Amino acid sequence: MTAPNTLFEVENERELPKPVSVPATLFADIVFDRPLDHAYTYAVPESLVAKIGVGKRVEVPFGKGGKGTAGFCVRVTDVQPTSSYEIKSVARVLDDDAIVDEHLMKLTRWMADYYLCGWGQVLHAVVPAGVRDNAGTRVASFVEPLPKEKLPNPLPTVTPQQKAALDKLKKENRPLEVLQLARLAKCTTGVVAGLIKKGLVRKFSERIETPAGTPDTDTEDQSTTAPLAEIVLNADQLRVWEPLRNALETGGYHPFLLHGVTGSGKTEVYLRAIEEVVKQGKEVIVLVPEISLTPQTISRFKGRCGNLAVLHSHLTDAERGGYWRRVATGHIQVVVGARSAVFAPTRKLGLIVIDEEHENSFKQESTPRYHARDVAVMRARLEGIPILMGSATPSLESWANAERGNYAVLSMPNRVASRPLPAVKLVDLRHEPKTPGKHYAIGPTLESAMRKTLKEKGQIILLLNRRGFSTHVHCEACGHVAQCAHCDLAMTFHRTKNSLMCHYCGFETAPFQKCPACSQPAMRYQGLGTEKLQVEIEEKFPGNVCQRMDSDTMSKPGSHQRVLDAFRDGLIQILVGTQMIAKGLDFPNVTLVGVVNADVGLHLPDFRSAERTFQLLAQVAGRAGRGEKGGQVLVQTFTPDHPCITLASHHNYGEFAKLELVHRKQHKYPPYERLARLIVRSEKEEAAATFADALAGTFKEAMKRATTAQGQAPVRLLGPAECPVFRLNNFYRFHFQIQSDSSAVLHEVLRNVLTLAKPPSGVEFQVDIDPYSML
DNA sequence: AGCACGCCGACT
DNA sequence: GTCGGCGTGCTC
Repeated sequence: MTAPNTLFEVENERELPKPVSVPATLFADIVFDRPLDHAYTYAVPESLVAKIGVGKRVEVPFGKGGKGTAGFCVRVTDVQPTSSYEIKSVARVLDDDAIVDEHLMKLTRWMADYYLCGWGQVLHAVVPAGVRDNAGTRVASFVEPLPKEKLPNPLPTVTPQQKAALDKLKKENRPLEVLQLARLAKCTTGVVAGLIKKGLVRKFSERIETPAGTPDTDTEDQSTTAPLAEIVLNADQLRVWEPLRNALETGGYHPFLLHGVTGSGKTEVYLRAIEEVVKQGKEVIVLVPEISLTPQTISRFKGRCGNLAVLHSHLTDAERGGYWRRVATGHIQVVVGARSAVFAPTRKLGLIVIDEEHENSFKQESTPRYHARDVAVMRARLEGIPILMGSATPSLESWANAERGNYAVLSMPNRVASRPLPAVKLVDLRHEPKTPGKHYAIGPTLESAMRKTLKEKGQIILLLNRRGFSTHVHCEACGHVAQCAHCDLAMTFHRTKNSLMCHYCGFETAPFQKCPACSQPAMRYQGLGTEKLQVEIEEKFPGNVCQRMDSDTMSKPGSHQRVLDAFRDGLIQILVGTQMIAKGLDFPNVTLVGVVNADVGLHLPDFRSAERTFQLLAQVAGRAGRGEKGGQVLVQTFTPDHPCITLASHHNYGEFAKLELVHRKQHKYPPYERLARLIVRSEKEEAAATFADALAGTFKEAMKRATTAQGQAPVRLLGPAECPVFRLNNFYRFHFQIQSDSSAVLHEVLRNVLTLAKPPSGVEFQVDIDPYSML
């Protein structure tokens, strides 16, 4: 009899759309960590009216099964939603206090709109896991003595042990944990339980922090560092300090681009600004690239700026949660950290500082694909505060913003103590004499400069932006190239690990003696990485200590510090490394910087490759000549006439920016036009290709529907095309580039595409606004 | 994203 | 004739 019954119910439902029948006076809008574009309204039951609130997490029934799902409350209203659907009720409120305040609410909302993902996804990414699951805290049971008037009458009799415990508790004159009291009174918890039962003490529960959730907050006393007055600003620093101080005094949104050459003392300017803001009783967020979070940098902040939180990548969830709570409760004045520190839950934010503003690591490469610099600028706008972005080689985006008058430029063209920028000499590798039968990475010119430096007791930094030993492994018999099993990429041989590695997906395999394709023992290991360079140096400069610094040797916490300390102490003469050594290092005894191959990365299929090369060269050159001994830079290159190399050798940022901007304008690339990238990927090549082709049609439709603009700013669509790395992690990938000079139009078109296109199963697509990686 | 509902192939 | 494939569409 099930069939007629089912039929009847279905009929019934169709005729009578379910009325809203939840007797509620309060409603809450909830967003989830899912790619959904709107919030869902729930009724707040009477019992939760006092607990609900914007910025708290809740558990609600969601989806077909009505499964309990965690979400963020983003709005509370007493207006009954005018809808025909059934309204479910909030099951639980998960937080006692809002974990996201009004400012962060607005900021994350903007991010969801701008980066085209769910608000709930943004909130999920912004709040650290340790905060969500209350890591580093626990609920503890406390007992406290009751005041006389609350004691039972007549007083119950107590056992001697109970009497002792009660006396102990009274003596402490503060709530004690049940276990604590038992330990102090040398009794069991049963004794305490007896006291509770007899009504002589009050028991209550409270969430407290465990030691794991109590990170250091570096309350170093101020006397350890030089008092403010002793640090005298030079002329450049004073000049930029003036407008900065004005802005800090008056408050309000003031974006500054601090363009100071390497060694011009930008950090001192940051510190001044930070001190000023802390003095006003406000807080500061300092964003630095992950790799710059060195103890060297950190120690400069310590003692100068109140309670400091350093958010580095090796923190546990509990420590991260501890910092979040401390920031939120106003116990920390300065937060230093990478990308995600831009979301620090400060109470009265007074300033945001971004060091190395041009760094690509500020861009997050997973949803939400935000750029911390851009988010920071938006946060500064929303909160009406100054923001200070510093770099020796500003991003062209920021430079263009400065030229348009959106940012005020603060310029520091000179190094401190009138030290000159180091002389940069280009070594043309095409004309460099070769050692017969040998492939040396270090040519005669660089080699003799290194010998001279070592003789004069100077130290050397060598940059090679490639990890591993051999970057290319192929068979001489049949030409087979060792490729990653999951990507279209050549494997790099790592000698220390004795394995072949894919630098993109992490795939690792044993090196082979015989060619896997033709079985001939003819595998050739070619191409230069930092490991091989280190071997060459040890061979050429015996008796000197050469240390390699790249992500292979620096993975353990503290390894960074150890190497840099040893380098400072002169225990290491030659430091070899990837871009990791290019930034921020300040060693006065480094008199020679060598760039082994400036052309690495210059010819990548990416419109930013010239900018990146210029930045890297300019930054690494800045490591030389920071002391009284001066310094020089040698740059080995096959393309000494390429403008980005020539201009970097002349420390000429202005000219480079001018030239590159012309190029960007011609090709309609950022910062002149807005760029988005859409990636279609599938493990089935055919499926990806088919859907990518179909998407081209969807785009046309989406553009037709876009109505935003005054006179319709054009949107250009490039693609579909195979991504430069076609197969990555077993996914075949196609991409589109979408350009427009109107961000609004670009966004509307993409939003339309997102609603119109539904990828078949096994195919997914991702939208990347303002992409940084084009591979 | 998950998850349920729904309509077509190889098994008890 | 049923179990289960994953295509489709919705979630307050």
